[in-house]
Amino acid sequence: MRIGELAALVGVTTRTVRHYHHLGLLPEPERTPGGYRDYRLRDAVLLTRVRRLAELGLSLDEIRDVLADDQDRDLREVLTDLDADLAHQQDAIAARRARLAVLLAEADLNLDTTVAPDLGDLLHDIHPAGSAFAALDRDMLSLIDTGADTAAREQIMAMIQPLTASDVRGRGHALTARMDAIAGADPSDPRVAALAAEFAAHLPTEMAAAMVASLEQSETSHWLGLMTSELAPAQVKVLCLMVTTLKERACS
Amino acid sequence: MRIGELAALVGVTTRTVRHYHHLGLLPEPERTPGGYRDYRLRDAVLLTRVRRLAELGLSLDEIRDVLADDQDRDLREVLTDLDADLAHQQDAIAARRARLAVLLAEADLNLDTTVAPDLGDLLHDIHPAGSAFAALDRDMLSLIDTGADTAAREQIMAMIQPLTASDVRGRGHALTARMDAIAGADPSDPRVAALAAEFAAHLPTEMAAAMVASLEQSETSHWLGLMTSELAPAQVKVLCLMVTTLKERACS
DNA sequence: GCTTGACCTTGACGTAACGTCAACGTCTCT
DNA sequence: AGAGACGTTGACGTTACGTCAAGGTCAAGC
Repeated sequence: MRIGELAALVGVTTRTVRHYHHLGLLPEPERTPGGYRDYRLRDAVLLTRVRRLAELGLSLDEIRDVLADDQDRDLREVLTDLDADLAHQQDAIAARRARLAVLLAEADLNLDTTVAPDLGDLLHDIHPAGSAFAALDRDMLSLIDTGADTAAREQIMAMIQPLTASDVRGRGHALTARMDAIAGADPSDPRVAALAAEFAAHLPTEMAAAMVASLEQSETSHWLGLMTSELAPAQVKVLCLMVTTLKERACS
Repeated sequence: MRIGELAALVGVTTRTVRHYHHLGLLPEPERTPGGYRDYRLRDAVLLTRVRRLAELGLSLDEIRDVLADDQDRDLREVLTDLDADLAHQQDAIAARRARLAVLLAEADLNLDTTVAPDLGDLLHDIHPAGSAFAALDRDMLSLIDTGADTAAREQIMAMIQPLTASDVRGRGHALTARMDAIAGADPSDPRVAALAAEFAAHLPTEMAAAMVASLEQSETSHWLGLMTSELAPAQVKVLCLMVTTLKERACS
């Protein structure tokens, strides 16, 4: 038998056969005077054996090990491990399909909906379109939504919950617009202090308390640092002043 | 943000980030005077987006396509395809686990048990241990068992079924031994004709008929060629003479 | 004897998604 | 000023083969 015949018999390509020779999974047969590999029936059996293990999902290295020490014990062990691995893969695929199903069920597959649906709606309502500050806020929440652990995420969600009140939403548009406006201003600009005061005044009470509390946590400062690094100095100052006001209010 | 910070934030390695830059999945950010990449929050969002798609199982090429034309329609299509693909993978894994379960349930995991259990037992009974002819027979059946289509396999199984009769088994040992013995003999050796006659005589009637019938089929000659190429000339002649006898018997 | 075509040979590069050096520059801290 | 942490580009390693490239072998037909 020549290599093409063997390959066809077992159902692989000639390249595969040569590859197995190269890896030592299959012994090199005798050669014809012309230099062709000359296979016997036995080689077909050996090749079939390798393929059976490969199709079960063993790597070629594992197959070589198994065939090398030919231990019944070892094989059982490997196959048991393999079964566990396959079970994990099944779970992983099931999870992926579940997430896919959620995505496909949603009407809008817009990629910008990286943030949870309710959160997205909220942001849309609070911030006017085309606002740089709104975009930053959306990015922040988007990242927290996927990057933070579950506990932190829920904490944040709870914190901004009060913003869903309809009367807050209307004021949000105006404040966001003013935040954008002072981006290029000097931190000493009188509008800075004024805006900070308004933010503090209009922030729902529960939310203000939650914010002050969260400032104690180290993880919060991490996210905060991320945010302030993207804001103009005047905008940072607005937030600082607002936080100071909130803290004072909390102490009293 | 520098690259390590970004990577930690999103939960990937710096190598992954650079890889995505290389593939054009993520825009290269501004550089610091020192040559470091300087990321903004927006980059983290973009990277997260890529990772989400990647974790769903899309290839990076597909992700680039999806992000490029940013079509809602296209994404839905891709994800639907992906879901179908994942379903296939699930089926494939389930099938592998099923085969694994069968293997693990069997007491002996001996790799030489490549042939179906009942078939293996049969061979063991018919042929004495250490026989070259027996080994060849075993290899042949092993290959047919895995390589032939279901119809052909069942046909062969049905054909050799009569061999399971206990009185045939005893004679099988003797005949196999004599087949081994004439391996080096000349085709004109008187033992050749004698052995052929005995084979023909002792072959169960139904099996003889089935063999003659199967000789008409083209696929049979293929397997037959494989077998005769491994036998000594004298052994081939035994089989030829036997077949001739069987054919004559069938005609009469 | 010569070509043709099917098959074979070895060697080497390509794939997907990064991991892992190597060799070297930058930043921060002491 | 040196150390250590981090960054830069470049290039090779991984898996299980696919796919040329450049050429040798063999049987068949002219």
